[in-house]
Amino acid sequence: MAESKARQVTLRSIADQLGLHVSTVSRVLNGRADDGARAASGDTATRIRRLAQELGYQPDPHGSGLRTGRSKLVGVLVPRLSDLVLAMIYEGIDEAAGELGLTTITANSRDDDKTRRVRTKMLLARRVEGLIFGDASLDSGFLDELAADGGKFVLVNRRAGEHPSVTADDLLGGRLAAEHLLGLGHTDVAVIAGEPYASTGADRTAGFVGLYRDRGLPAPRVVHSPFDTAGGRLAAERLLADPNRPTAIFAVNDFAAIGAMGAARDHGLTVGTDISIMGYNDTPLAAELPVPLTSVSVPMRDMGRRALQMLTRLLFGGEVRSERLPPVLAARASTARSRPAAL
Amino acid sequence: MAESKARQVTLRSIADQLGLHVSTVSRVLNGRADDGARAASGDTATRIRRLAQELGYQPDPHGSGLRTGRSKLVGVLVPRLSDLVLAMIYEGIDEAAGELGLTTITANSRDDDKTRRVRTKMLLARRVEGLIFGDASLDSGFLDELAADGGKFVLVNRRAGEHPSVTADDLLGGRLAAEHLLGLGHTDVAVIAGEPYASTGADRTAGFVGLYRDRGLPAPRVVHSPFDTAGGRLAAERLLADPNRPTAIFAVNDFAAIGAMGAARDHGLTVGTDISIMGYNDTPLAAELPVPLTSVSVPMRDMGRRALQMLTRLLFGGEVRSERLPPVLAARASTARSRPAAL
DNA sequence: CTGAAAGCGCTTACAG
DNA sequence: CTGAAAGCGCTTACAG
Repeated sequence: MAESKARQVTLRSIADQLGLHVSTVSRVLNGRADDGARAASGDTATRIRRLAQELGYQPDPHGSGLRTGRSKLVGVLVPRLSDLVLAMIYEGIDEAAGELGLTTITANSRDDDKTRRVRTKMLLARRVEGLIFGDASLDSGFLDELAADGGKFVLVNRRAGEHPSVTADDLLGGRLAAEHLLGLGHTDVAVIAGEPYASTGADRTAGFVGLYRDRGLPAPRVVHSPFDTAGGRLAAERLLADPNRPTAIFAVNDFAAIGAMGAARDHGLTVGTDISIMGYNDTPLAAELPVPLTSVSVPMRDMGRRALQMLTRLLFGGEVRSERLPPVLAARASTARSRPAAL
Repeated sequence: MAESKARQVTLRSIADQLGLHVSTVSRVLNGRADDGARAASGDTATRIRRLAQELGYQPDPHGSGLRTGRSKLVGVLVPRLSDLVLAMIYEGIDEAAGELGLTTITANSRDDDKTRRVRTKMLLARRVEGLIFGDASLDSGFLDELAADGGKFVLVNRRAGEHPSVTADDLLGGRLAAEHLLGLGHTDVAVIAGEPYASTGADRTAGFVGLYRDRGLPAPRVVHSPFDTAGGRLAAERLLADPNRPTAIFAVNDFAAIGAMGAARDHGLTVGTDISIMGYNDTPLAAELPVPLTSVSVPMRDMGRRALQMLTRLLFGGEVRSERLPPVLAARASTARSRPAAL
């Protein structure tokens, strides 16, 4: 781009200037700096490297890709990049990819199966070497097909079937949330559970509900919703309209929790006093909200990094085992004891 | 990936199966469906297209890219994708790119000049045909150099120098904000202005301050800060520590405004009653916050779309002129009349 | 230690 | 209407 076609620096242009053969130049430039001896005499190697550096030679990926069959491209499918959680995971993926000389291409599926298939096909047409899915659905039909076709991929954030994945331990995270609210004396609680097709929401909810059941307490109410603020607000409206409303709400996502905070306020309730609300993921916003939000912290960037590393192991024919990273509770002002002293 | 190398469908494999020459197959598959007549007999063309469809032929971009010199790749540099504003702009860019058969590659610069240069170099090494910068600095040294080297690019969200850009009219947006607060009777106001190197913050601030000056009012206080929640909170702390604190704060970014809301609460102030706070960009969160945030709405996705379209015009040698999209005020509960009746 | 050849998949004048 | 050739930039056995 910065160079017109005619001026592009190629192995040939370097070879010609040095009176060498392009294969020699290729060997030197591809060999690692230390074992250059294998490729050419020390002197020749030095001259080649110096000129390549001087001219700013960058190998044309079309040429090498065509020849080697390796694109050094990785495809990343997410529900939407404007979901902060996925954006942070993607940053982790891209960071780790860059360190390994890989480039990522991303696409949004909007959690729609048709879109997911079309976008995946586009990524494959680009000859990505492998894929990372951040939008897995518990109904894993598409992934099963892809795996059967020999597709190489790993999942991140959400698990599905037996496909290799890097997730947080959402079951544990749900239990941590339940322990926290129970510790504050909340026995009448509700869960804003997200979309039923996502393992994240399902597992967090199962962990949460499971602990209440284990303690012989009444089962928390569970209501589903989109993973965003508007969805959380609507779900909370339903819960708060009930005269017998819960004293605490666990939303499986910080943004849904923020929506729930808004609904609480509309009902004249002060969050952290009249009602406890907690979220999940501990996005950077949570700690900085006017009423700091209790949440469950998940290593999003690290999940992304690990997913990329797992994919490369898979591509090199190695064995991979799914990873579950531990979540950590982050208690803040939005949750407090169930019955204030004043009552 | 889904196919082992041996099984890859190529022009050759199609040609062989049909007893045709690969050039014939190429001509047919590249010609538009209607003028296939140019490429082969109707019958031949049909047989080729049918088989290609059946085998799921996807042209190898390494082959075509090498031959044509076109990668159909566009590079997008942003400060960080985990900034919702940039994520939404990027979604617009990617959407428009997909419609034109282009693929985007993105990278974070973190507003750091060194990183910006390194990442741009990587994108160029990937042979992107053009670049979109969402991280332009008012000190446009890097962009000037790139343009001098013949680099093809457009800017989005932030302008710099005379480089072609798609931005919102931030000067006007700043004036809209000032008119709104003035209309509510606020004469003692402050601006949380973001980073000084970004035209967005600078122009919004200039528009805002300009209107107050035009009306002969005392100049608003201006304090700089990062574009995130923590930055907004710190900046607001400084403003509110002053016993002579402003009655309204204009933050040039919604996330900074949310941070300011938190600081206000820490000072025992109720937002929308004791103090007015407004943001900018009207991110999806703004309307759903516990105290809905007054903001200035900017067509983020559309900016992205237009930037991509402008870039393609540039690449095809057309003339391009910078675009300024109009912002719209979105008034909500976080801003109210300066002196409540109660005082 | 270096060169020469082959070929990855594609497109595009050119010929017939 | 279709074929044949050339060549984009690269890598990799093979030869000497």
